[in-house]
Amino acid sequence: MPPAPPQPKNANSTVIPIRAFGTSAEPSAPLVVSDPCGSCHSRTYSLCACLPPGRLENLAQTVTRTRLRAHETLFERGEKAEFVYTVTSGALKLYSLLPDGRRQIVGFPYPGDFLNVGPQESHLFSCEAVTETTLCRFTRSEYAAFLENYRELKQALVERTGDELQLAQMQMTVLGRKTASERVASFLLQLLNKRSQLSANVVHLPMTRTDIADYLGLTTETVSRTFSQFRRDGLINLTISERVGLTNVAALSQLAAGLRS
Amino acid sequence: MPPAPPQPKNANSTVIPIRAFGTSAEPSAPLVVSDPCGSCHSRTYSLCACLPPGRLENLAQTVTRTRLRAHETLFERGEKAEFVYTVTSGALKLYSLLPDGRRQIVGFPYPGDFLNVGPQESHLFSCEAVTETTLCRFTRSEYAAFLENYRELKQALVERTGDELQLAQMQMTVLGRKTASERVASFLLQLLNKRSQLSANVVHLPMTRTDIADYLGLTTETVSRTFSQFRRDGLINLTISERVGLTNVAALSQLAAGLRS
DNA sequence: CGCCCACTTGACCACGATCAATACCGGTGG
DNA sequence: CCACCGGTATTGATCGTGGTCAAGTGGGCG
Repeated sequence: MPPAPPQPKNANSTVIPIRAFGTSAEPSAPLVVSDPCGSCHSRTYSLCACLPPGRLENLAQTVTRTRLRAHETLFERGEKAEFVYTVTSGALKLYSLLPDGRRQIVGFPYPGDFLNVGPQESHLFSCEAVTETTLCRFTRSEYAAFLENYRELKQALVERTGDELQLAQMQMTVLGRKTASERVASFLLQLLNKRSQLSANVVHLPMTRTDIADYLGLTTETVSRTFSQFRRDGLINLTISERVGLTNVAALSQLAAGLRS
Repeated sequence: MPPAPPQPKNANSTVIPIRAFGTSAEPSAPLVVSDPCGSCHSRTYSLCACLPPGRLENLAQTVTRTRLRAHETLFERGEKAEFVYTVTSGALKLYSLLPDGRRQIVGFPYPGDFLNVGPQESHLFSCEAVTETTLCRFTRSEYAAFLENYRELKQALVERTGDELQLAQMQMTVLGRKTASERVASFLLQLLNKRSQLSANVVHLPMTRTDIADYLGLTTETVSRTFSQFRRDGLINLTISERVGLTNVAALSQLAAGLRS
């Protein structure tokens, strides 16, 4: 099988999905690592963090570490859900598509995040890589067995899923009730609170403006205009399009909270 | 302590919250029922459904069955979260408020639904009764102990929370990307798929138009107009404002799915 | 160097919000 | 019985935020 062709850069609906895993294509060969968990950068804040070192080794026996290049598809809506994943580096986007191409990104899984599926058989959302991304992959059945054997892991999963739920509910408030600038401010602060930020008050935006728009229920143009407005107002410092300095976090927080200004 | 005063009917931001539980007020006395679980109408589809009868009795020992009248508050954002609940009849609304009064309802917990809280100490959302509602109340610590002792209960909780998460993510798509009529159609179909419906294709709307609007990210006026439009188009049959007959479910489904018409 | 794409900016438009008036419904009391 | 009242729902007129359409800019990569 030839290596995967260079994937189209276009993030819109015309993208030809490139299967990363599955029955028919395997463009990214699994990485072979002798001690995957020992060298894992996100071990301390992923679900695995709850396991003592000895048990971590058992987990390591069933994991497949793997890599996606930017814009590669991890899975698509409707596909049978065979695996669960932990993100170890890079970033993904999880989204749904309406028949006419409208897209809603429901999350950007970052290192340490766990990609679960509900009890049902198939994926309700599609997922692709924003940037080059590495993941730990487990079969659902093997992972389920672990959950049965290691209570602390199951407990961690319960807590994390509950957290995710509340995050999603807070995002519902963003989407249902906030103005464009409040949404963008909320988004910037949300990124600021992630582990993987460059330095204090500087946020890295690996995703495109279209991705941000599809996450916030806006259009690219509105996102772009809002960034420009923030810059004019001295709230942010935007030199490259993928790096934002938050120069007035207090004002951004006020905006994000919905305190009219 | 005098009995609770008649609560204001107004569901807007000027409502004086009436504490149902907590340190300072107890307007609704706990109901004393000899065999609460045995007579529970939602037992078959609530979390408890996973427990065999014998273990159900253990659960029954720690439960406090209780009742809220319409518009009574169960808890408010920021309050310490002492309890978890299962709804057994009626309906609640779970919502967040922005400082200027904008409100987003993130869910209408119905009979069988479980009101959990994340790992953190206090509530992130407020919750009040839409109609007269009965609940089973457990202290968090007692419930946590149950979860440790009964694996099947913990497993059921994991699955249910995962389901809720996916539901919330689908609602993000509604809020971020759907038009007003698509939102209303989605909402009606969502209610149609609940257990507690009157008869085939007739949906009961216990909540006000304002509640529906705050759930869908719209205004009362837009919700009302959309209902009227649906009636003119022969999609629904609306005689009383709280009862809707869905006369063309197929067309509503198309609308809800986002197939432009 | 030049192409491609993402981003930015501008002009105009439309969907749903806002403001306002009226209809409706249940409850209460004369 | 009807008049009145408070709260909710409906309908109409107008407005504004953010979407749409279009043109221009700029960076990365072959």
